[in-house]
Amino acid sequence: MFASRRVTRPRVLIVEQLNRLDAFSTAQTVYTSLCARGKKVGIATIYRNLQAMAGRQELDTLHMDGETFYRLCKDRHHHHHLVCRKCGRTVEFEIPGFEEWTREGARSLGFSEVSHSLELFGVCKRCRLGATSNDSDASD
Amino acid sequence: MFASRRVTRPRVLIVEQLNRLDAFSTAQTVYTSLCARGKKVGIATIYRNLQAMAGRQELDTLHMDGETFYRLCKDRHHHHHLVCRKCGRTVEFEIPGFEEWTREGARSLGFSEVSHSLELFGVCKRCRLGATSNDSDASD
DNA sequence: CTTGTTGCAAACGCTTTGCATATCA
DNA sequence: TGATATGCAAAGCGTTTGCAACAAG
Repeated sequence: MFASRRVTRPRVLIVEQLNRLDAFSTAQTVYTSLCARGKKVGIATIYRNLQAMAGRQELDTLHMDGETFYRLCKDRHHHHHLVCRKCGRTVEFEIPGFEEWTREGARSLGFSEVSHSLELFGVCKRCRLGATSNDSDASD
Repeated sequence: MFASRRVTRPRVLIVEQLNRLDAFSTAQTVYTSLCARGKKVGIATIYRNLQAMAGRQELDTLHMDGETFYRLCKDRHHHHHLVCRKCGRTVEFEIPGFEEWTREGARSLGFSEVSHSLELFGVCKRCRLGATSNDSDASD
């Protein structure tokens, strides 16, 4: 699925919307915000594309409450996220040596093929000071 | 919901089954394994009770692929899990000072009310050497 | 033209809920 | 007995899929 990467209208819109949102967003959010701008794209198409892009490492993903959040990748190398619980705004960070540290510790406990998931959640300054929801977006 | 904590047959069975499984398990797994032992308990009851127990910190929870996994708490204080991807067997561990470290780092980035989620996944020795799925269980 | 994509609607899998019935204390 | 918990089946929610129509190259 999605082997050829054609440039279609829906794809352009999805990427553009991800850019506007600039925060971890669900497929539904992308869909809704596109609708709000009068751009019609089938929700299935959005799910399919977000999934495919994530598979190609073009998007970062995050799981919360059984929902998948996507965001355009900023950083190429392995990193973690500090995500605002209110608006989804995100800061990326890395912990040098963390990967090796976990692998090592796990191995000493008899585990192999180790992977890890680390996410930090909090409330960003802007949200703490007033704003309640996602901002971004503006012109067309 | 569940304010009184009555000792009912379903509850006894659920806790007993969690003990037998001794690995992170989903509501469905608990249900299925109870069925396998000929113990009939409604799936809704299982969901309700696991949820309530987790709310009372009697169970640890873990989220993966949009499913919630539960396991009897072994350790009272804050800790993380190293979970076997194949059988769900788990090792608990803690990282001294990790909590403070994350809070501090996040604060320096303008975030407050920081929480974190860290899980390690791997394949345990037993699974690597042959066994493919959950074992446990035996007599009645 | 040909093949990859889309959009719709129906299907899915996990979880939750409404409500009449059964049960603990 | 009376409040609480259970079980069933239906609903909910996010996500996926089948398939005919469509559009990019």
